[in-house]
Amino acid sequence: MPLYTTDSLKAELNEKGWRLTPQRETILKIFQNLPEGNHLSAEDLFDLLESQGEQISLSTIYRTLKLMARMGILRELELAEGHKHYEINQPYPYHHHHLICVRCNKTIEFKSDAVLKVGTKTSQKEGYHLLDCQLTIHAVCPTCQRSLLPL
Amino acid sequence: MPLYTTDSLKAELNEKGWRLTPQRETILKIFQNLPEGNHLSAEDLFDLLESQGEQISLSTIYRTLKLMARMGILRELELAEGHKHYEINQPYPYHHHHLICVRCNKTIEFKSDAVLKVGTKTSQKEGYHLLDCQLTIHAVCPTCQRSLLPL
DNA sequence: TCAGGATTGTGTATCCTTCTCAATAAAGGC
DNA sequence: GCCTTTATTGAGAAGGATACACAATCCTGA
Ligand SMILES: [Mn+2]
Ligand SMILES: [Mn+2]
Ligand SMILES: [Zn+2]
Ligand SMILES: [Zn+2]
Repeated sequence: MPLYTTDSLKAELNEKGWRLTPQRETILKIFQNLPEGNHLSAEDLFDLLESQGEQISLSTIYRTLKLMARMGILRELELAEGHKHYEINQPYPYHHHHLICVRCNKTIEFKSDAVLKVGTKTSQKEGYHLLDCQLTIHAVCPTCQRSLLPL
Repeated sequence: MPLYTTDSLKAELNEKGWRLTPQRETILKIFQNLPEGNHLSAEDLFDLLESQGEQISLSTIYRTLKLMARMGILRELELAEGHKHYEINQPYPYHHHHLICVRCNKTIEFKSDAVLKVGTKTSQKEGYHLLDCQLTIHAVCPTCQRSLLPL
């Protein structure tokens, strides 16, 4: 999971016969400059771009998010029901995991060298090329434990 | 993450003013008897029940899967694009994780006391009530690394 | 500069999941 | 057991995130 620059992104795309487009470059930059702890859905990204004057179609956004996740540049997260969230995939020691309340979706990030090591070794042992390794803890936060709401 | 019986399921449901129905009991038994390594989607479960002469509506299946996941009885897994898979949520030492090829969805299960410990301690430390803790490794399997297919 | 082919944008299609609501049937008190 | 309350079910319709089709665009390498 290297850190990507415009150049290294172009290089990796071209190597496979693909192309670096302004849209892809823009989207990469958005995620690179996103403060840690922020996670964007496709719509979030669309709105964020619009608010910055950039205009990228939803189709392209969906295609780019999936492409970059498949390349290991972005991580695809299941932080809420019904839609995915994305964040930049950072290497050690910035790599982190998520503790999620299944009721209110409050999310806490935490790091663990031990878990990253397990992920690295397991994929290595099986001959898999590692893209992303994420520990997801589903739980009920203190606030929601007290609430009497159903489910 | 205790092991559930019909009685303990009924007790936990009733405690919250909910009810044990034949449908819920049937679905729990399906997952309890599912061989390790098997994961069912909603449709899989619907078809499996039908093949056994049982008839439970898709609506009820979706509701029950979500309910049991929220209770910590089932684990909700993202093993493929577009739909979720479920399996029984087993405690130590049966608890396990998944290594998934993002190209062909081939899945390998593996165990890790270290990861389970991180999950337990992290949720404890934050005061969260733990439901499920799963390390998901996204990677490319040896076969798909060799293939020249796009993406 | 140019040709070839990957990529984009728009509109449309797909399909997993949730919703609505009348009918049914658990739970608990008697 | 019987009854009341109300959670749950089933059938169909609706919703909504994501994928698709295709003509127009524009990267890339020669
Ligand atoms: Mn994060
Ligand atoms: Mn499994
Ligand atoms: Zn919460
Ligand atoms: Zn594969």
